[in-house]
Amino acid sequence: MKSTTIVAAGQRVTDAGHRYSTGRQAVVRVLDGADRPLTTNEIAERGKKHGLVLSSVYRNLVVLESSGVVARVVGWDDSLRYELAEALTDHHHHHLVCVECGIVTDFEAPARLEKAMSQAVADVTSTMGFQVHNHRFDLEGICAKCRAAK
Amino acid sequence: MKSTTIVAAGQRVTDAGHRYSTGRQAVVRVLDGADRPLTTNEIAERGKKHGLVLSSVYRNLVVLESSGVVARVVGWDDSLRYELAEALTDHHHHHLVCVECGIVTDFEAPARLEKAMSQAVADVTSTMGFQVHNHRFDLEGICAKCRAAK
DNA sequence: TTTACTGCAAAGGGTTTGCAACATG
DNA sequence: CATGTTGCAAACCCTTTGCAGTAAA
Repeated sequence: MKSTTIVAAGQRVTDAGHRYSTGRQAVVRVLDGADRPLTTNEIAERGKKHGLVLSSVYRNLVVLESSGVVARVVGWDDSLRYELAEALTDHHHHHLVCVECGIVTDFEAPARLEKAMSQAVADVTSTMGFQVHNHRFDLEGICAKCRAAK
Repeated sequence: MKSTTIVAAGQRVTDAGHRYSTGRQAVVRVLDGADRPLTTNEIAERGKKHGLVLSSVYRNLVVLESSGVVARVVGWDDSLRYELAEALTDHHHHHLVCVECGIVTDFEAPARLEKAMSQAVADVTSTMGFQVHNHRFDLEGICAKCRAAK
């Protein structure tokens, strides 16, 4: 667990005019300690020892997202997943989405591909009037565990 | 509306061992007549004149998806969206996802980018034991309409 | 001390399901 | 005709919200 992350996150939250309560710190800690995006349930479960409750997880994620501390990750099923914002982790990555169990894991794309994607983003912005905030290059398929389970 | 699409879809449904009922045809017609992925509500709404009901839309989408006729499109909010499978339309494309209103629209990526993405897919398959079914290169941002509304 | 935040429980909204009637192959 | 499919309504589950008590600045 990187304490620098906890502090940097707090800076963003207070800058946005919110309090950096123990509950919010707990959410950040849980996400910082995870190696993949977590569902709201997983966050509440792992933060239970710090007194985290599901409804507060939901409310805190709203604040943390608008403060640029966490990012929503879209998976396959309809349950929401979150991870620390890349601005905090300095670790640009993409996702492998299992269409069987819904789990989302990380992977990095080659620099050459990132460059090509950036170019495409610029094109879309200029030709379609769509203001791009983020690109996602995600791969849908079957994870190793689900393949083995068949 | 391309009648060939309706027929080809029916072939896949019957090949998968299901009946090509009027309700399923209606779903295919609705999606074929749309220029973007539709939510379950939108499908039911547009198919109402053909006697489509929401619960049947849900049930039929399950069958149509497993038959390879429709594809689930993951947006921003939690409502599910569907479009005709690319195998039927011969039109590979990607999506612009508005994080404001949730609407999803289509765009095509340059061939050069598609090639780079295919390469990355091959790498992941061989190195991470993840069996890729589909890649998505989606752009999240604010659509022209939502920008204007501010 | 002021006011944002939390926990609890109840409400909300989209999705799924049981059952009897119906339509398809 | 045998059985897959539909409509309706109730059940479900995830997410949001009201309120009174608590903790942060």
